Amino acid sequence: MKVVFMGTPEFSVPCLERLVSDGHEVAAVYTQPDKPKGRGHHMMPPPVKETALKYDIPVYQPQRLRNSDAFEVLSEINPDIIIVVAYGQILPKNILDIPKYGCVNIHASLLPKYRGAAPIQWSVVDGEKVSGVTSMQMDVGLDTGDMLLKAETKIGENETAGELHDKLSVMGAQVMSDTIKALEKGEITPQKQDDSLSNYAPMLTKELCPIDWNLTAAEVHNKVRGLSPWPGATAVCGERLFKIHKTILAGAVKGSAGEIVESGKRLVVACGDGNGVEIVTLQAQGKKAMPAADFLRGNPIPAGEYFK
RNA sequence: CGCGGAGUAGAGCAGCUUGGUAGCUCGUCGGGCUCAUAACCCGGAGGCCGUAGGUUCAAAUCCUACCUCCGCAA
Repeated sequence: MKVVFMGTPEFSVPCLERLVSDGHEVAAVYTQPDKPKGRGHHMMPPPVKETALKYDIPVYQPQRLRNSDAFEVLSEINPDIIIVVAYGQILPKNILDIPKYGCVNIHASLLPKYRGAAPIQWSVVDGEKVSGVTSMQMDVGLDTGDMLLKAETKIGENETAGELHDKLSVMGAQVMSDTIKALEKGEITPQKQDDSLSNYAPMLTKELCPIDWNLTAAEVHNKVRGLSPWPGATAVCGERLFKIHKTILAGAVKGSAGEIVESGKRLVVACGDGNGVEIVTLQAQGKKAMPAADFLRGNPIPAGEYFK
């Protein structure tokens, strides 16, 4: 098949790789423009661009698909299908209508749940037990198109968004590959999404990062997992800001919300429901992430101190 | 040239302001105590103090350049 691929972050890369290894003709790749990123604000190409260049695939990076010559370019290419994986832009209707098989999106949730930009993270933050990948026939809405194929996976009790991301990224490539094959053979019956079951997973913001220790231990734990490795749940102790990377549930403890009830071999903090979380890995500003026990060796915190 | 922090023993840190013997907690090794232990006591090993220059009688410490890592911001 002649295909155009649209995607931007790391998550999209396995899909693009799979298109190539499946033998499809990838006629063009659309991705977000290079942006100043990282320390020093150097211009950094998105991961998908680097992958595309590796295979000598032409790369287009319009600021806005609308207002660009994308429609003309894509009409000229005349692909059989457009695959969209975490591209970061809404496709206008005139583009959606170009390919014979339409535009197919790979979304990292079990639709109709967790439509939007950060489905993986929100699934973990909400303490979901299962997640997955859904392919859909795109329409003009945001992740509202008819569903084609799904694949499910369990979310482990201590699994982080980063770990789930990597898993779903690989699964996504498989679902995409299967979807294309099935579409070619006309074996798929698109299935409408039940809007009443849907919810929205917006982009993460820094306002989400500070941990509210009045929440239950499970909620705190889920938040830490869901925001790991980025942007990272944060907590303040004394004057210092910490990123909390990894926790495990510690069961019932004696102490009020935010109180450090154990500080030695383990670092345990009380939460609002009388249960505690053990902080396994944390990171102080300017330092690398490290096991809590290592941190405490050089930075003793007496039990009874509070995280705010 | 976006702002800022940090490189010292296997790990985490102190020492730098005011140059002059390399320190702490933990781990590790050996020994002791104990019914026993991740507990306690005694002892040992382990360092090019990120790299390269400079100043100095003398540099972990002061100066310059570079490398690496990280936080903010995106």
